[in-house]
Amino acid sequence: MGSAKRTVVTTASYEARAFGVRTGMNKVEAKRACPGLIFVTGDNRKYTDASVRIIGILRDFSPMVEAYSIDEAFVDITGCICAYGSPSALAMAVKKRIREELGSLLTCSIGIAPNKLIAKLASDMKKPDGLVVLAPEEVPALLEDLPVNELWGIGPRLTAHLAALGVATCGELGRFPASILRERFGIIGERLKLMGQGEYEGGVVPIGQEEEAKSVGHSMTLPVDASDKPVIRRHLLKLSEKVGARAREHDLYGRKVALTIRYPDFYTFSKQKTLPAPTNDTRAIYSAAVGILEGLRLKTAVRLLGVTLSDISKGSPQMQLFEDDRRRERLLGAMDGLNRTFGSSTVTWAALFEKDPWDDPTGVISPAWRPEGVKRVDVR
DNA sequence: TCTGGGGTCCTAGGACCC
DNA sequence: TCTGGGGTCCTAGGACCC
Repeated sequence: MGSAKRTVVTTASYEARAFGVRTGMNKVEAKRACPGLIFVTGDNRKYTDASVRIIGILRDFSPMVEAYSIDEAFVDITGCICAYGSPSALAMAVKKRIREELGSLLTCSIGIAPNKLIAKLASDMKKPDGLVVLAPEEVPALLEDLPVNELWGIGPRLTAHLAALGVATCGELGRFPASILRERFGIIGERLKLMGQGEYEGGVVPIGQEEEAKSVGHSMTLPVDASDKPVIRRHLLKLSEKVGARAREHDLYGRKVALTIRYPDFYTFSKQKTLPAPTNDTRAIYSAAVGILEGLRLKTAVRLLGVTLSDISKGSPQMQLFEDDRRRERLLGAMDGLNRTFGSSTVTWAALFEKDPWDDPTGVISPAWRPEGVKRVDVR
């Protein structure tokens, strides 16, 4: 779990899972499920390092490696099976390399199948340290009685809606009339039917060929609920600086700024604002966020704050017309350089100069995380 | 002793324009 | 003498993922 006071279970050991401990539980729930539970604070540096090493190993086997999350990758092995004789021989070789190089830290489970949807299913069928190979002709029998919620992309809501239509299994989903699915679920409906049949169109998107990020954001649950405007603004400046720094690092400019607020009752909403021109300037992001805040009448204290930059484009949007803008850009560039070299708060804004005693709990790793590029959120 | 944080995609409704 | 229709942009919210 995270280091902050307000945190959740990131993942649980198989022993703890046997007691019903689940990802996302708070400490109290987890302890109730398993009184003897031992909490361990995550070490994200360790996990990202291991992730990078494993992706490196995978890339020795195939250039077509998609880093899906910190602990999952898709590999298209279509072109490299021959060298190993069979898919399972290749998988064994991958597992051997990982065992040799990271065996003291972790093992891996591998699923081999005709597409990403079924491969994901296969990799979840046997854990830990599993290997499941599904040939195309085996897929229909597997899916026939499989509950729809076990498919990647069908969550609790879709499961409930499908149940209302009398659809519980993938087999039923695959036979259900497309017209009704289309009417009920829109464009997703057509894909749902195909998924029920085990068909999936998305291919492996190798590292380096991903689309540019569409948004860059940071949010934080405050250590203590805040209703004081200056306190809220200070948090917003901190978040704006994180967003701006990450956007500038990758030469991304955004034209929309969104402010997200969560109340103590967990009601969460966001408001966004379109800027006259794309930016990645901390102060422009901050003033937009504050502008939205000032237009709000807060009903209660605030539990969580978030700042997101979106409508992103790559590269400077226009020539800097004014000397002020050029100076500002050089200032930000210099600050970013110092912070990269000497650590993330070497140089900061005067408003943040009083450092919070409980500031900067170690972040939790997200699935959008990547070993390189803008989604490599700095975890210190 | 209450419930994290990073994303993507889709939809629906309203403003505005021709 | 009664109010079309298509397109774009913008915003908010929800579902999903790890």
